[in-house]
Amino acid sequence: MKPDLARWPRPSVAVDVALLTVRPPGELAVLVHRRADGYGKGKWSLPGTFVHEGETLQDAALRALLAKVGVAGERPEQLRVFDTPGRDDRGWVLSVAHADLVPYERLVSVLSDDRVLARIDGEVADAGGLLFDHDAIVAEAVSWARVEYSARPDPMGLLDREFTLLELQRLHEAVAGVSLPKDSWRRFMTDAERRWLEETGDFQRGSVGKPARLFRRVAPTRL
Amino acid sequence: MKPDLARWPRPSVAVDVALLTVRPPGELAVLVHRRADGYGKGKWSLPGTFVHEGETLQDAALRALLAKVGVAGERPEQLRVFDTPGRDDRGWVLSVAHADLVPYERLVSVLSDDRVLARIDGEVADAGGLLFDHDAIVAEAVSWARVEYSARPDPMGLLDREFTLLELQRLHEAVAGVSLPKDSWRRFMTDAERRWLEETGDFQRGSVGKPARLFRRVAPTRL
DNA sequence: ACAATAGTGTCTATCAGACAATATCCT
DNA sequence: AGGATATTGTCTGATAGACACTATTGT
Repeated sequence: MKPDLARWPRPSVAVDVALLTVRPPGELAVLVHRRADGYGKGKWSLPGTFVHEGETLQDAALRALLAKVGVAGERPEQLRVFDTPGRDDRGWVLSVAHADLVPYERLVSVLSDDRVLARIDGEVADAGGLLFDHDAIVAEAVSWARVEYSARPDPMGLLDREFTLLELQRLHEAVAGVSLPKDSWRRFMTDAERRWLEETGDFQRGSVGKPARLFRRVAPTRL
Repeated sequence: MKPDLARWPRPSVAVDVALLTVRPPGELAVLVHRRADGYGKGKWSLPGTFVHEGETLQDAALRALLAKVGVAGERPEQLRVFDTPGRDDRGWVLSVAHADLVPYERLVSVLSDDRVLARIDGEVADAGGLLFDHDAIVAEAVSWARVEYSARPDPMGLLDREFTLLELQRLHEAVAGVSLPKDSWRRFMTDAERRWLEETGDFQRGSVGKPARLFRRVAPTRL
């Protein structure tokens, strides 16, 4: 005996994704797009979509990334539900916010007049902010990334290849938005007990000064 | 021109609340109820309900607490959305999990044969676990409470009256599930820089041994 | 006086930050 | 050699945990 759930009013449930990246020479940015059609046409917003039946929230987030900004192969994480009444004046719409942080190179090819990276320094919005409550979602996504990056080296795997400690430090500084003390930060990251990094044995070539050791990650990029 | 959101299939959205408490002499427990009617009748579950239109998730959580377990005046916090396909075999149902931690005294009066506190020590379930994925929700609620209580004194305000440091420590030990070092824990909590606690000037009366100072919280109970 | 609990002093190990010395490359 | 960058050594201050000592009550 299954009660008929459909008799009760149900909300529309959207997912919205704050896809962050670190753009050279080291600034945090978020991918936004100008809405091509439907509601809010012409306005800037995060990629998002309504959740379909039989689909997980993460699947919906992936579908939104592919359809709205042409990005594939990411793994967005759920932040929380945004449910302020009136956040979407089409009606009763909840948004499950997601975030991910991905290599800049993977986004370059999708950029266009309608798909741009917006710098984040205190405020996201270049011109008047994003649609709905997307500015708040971006702010939470940045907090999320900063917490992740304060605990271990490059948990989102932005550095796939081998890297020097300076490169890793610059990445962490870009995410954190502050500079980090060279020596103690380095000792923290390379502490032998933690087994986060291992030396490849090779050195960076062709640079001025003493060549830097190359490292690779040992710890998994996610939990 | 508002598109008709109702044309698309929409999920049912529920809220479920893991209402935690610390029961004398100091064990963490969660309030569960036996479902009186409808789906899952007779089974144990967390208090929950479907979200109504025009209502925030928090309001829905409060309504569920009142209707299902007769508890009022709490302030549940959102954990995350549980969306595993098939988690509810009535159909397409998302659950926004919430958690709160409240004084035991406020729950005593609502307890009955069908509303009980289930101890938490590794596993919640006394008899075969809770309905749906509610065991997982309880686990996340416990993690949430432990994170909150590791950072500052009694953030949920379980000790409203004045208290001794030993009482505060026992509370934190109950939440954490481990014992805490008396001296260093005390120094951490009473550190003058942090201004978390202040002495009332009074002392505990009528106990054996040296009377303990009484403290009250200075820091706000939540963010 | 004695039992019992509260509160403090002190030692040690660890760690972050600051600072500076040393190492090793390139031109 | 001289400039530039990497890497390591060392000092200091803060802090947690361990341990033990002192303080203050009730009986």
